Amino acid sequence: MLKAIYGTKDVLPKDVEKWNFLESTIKNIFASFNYKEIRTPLLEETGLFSRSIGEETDIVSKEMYTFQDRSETSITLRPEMTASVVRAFLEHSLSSQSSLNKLFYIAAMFRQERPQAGRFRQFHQFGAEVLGSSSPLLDAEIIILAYTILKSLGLVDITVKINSLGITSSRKVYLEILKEYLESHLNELSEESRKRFEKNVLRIFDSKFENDIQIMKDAPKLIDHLDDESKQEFQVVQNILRSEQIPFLLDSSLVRGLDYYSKTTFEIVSDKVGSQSALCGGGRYDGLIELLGGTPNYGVGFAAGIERILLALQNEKTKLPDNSSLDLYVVLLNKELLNEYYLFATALRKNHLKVEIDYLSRSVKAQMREANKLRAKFVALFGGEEYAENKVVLKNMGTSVQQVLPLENADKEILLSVGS
RNA sequence: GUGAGUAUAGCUCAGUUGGUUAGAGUACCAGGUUGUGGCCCUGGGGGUCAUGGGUUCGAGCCCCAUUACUCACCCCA
Repeated sequence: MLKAIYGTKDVLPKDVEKWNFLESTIKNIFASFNYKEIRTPLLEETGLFSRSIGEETDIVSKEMYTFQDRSETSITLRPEMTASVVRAFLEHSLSSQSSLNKLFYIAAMFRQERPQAGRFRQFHQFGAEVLGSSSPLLDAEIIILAYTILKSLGLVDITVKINSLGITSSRKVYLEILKEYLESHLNELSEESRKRFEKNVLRIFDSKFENDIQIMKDAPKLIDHLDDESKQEFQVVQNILRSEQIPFLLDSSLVRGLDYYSKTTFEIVSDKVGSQSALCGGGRYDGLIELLGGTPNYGVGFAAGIERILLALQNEKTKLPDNSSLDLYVVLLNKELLNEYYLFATALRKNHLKVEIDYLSRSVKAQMREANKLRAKFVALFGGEEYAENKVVLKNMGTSVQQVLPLENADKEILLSVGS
């Protein structure tokens, strides 16, 4: 049997409704914060991602869908959106049209990882990128925005974790201090942590080995080595979050995996999605625009995983709105009146009623059962005795009350009844 | 890339120490007196028991391989 590609999923009609609810909620909230939607191609030149995300990161070194097109250009299906948005920002000189650009997206991403709960090879993210300001107000706004959206989608049990990585130069100094400390404990560290020592020292803070945790307890903390500017701005962010009554935890082990982050980083987690607890992650990336060849400028943003949010909602047993009902089901009593039947229903559809009819020549009972299954508010019984008198029967499926209407103004009567 | 687990109807799953024509629930279809839903009742269709080999008189069940999927590690949304 033909199957969807490993790690990709069909979204069937009953689930599309949930996606639509999510997407419209997300768009409404972005609109209220005055963010503008941006859409970029799924495909980019591979170099865009290797330069921005970082050659050494897992995403670039082992997770990208990369191939050569016919002109032997190396093409990659986007594994994340920030690089593409910044590329579009530079390509179209958006900064010269407006000194601040607040952008959002809802889009598919691709990473060639082993799928598991809350992780897919094609997955969907919504997110925001604000380009053009270093104001910590925006760091806070991004967090508030992400939190507000998740809450509005119905999530209850979520936690905001924040950290500051400082500016690149102060972080470099700190990393040397940390390495110096760890070198004296290198033999006691787990093998995994020793690998991290080479690749990404900060990750050792995430280690699950008891011995590592003990060692890291006494390690110098990034937060104590922040440059003054980062320190002060981080306070501003925290103050705003407090006055907005957004609960958060300081988490010094929060090191966003991509190379381009600086200063504020944050994550929103849920323990309802299996081991992949991050629903949302983001932060500031002030060096990225310059890195991609633009004149130096500021950026801050976040990305959230739609599949993970749906999973969390499902596991929190949140009921999503269900609009799958039907205004009217038209039952055909006399099969010889098929043409008239079809025209009758079509006329009602032109009045923007949600109308369904029988296409399968089924018995009246079967049609009624179908109407019930589709949760039709009303059923019109077309044909039969009433038709001979130019009339049609309208039944209210909630109250079971029936009335007989003249055909010539049946559409108006039905509109009145269904509308009420 | 590493590790563990699972595979029987569209879906969720039973299937005894290996023993006749492989079951249930649900979904689907049809009926339960003329042209009326929900609840209920009756009946029906639907399975190469993932695939290929092996052991055996006999395999859904035991063994091996393959494939697919799931979960976890790494990392991330």
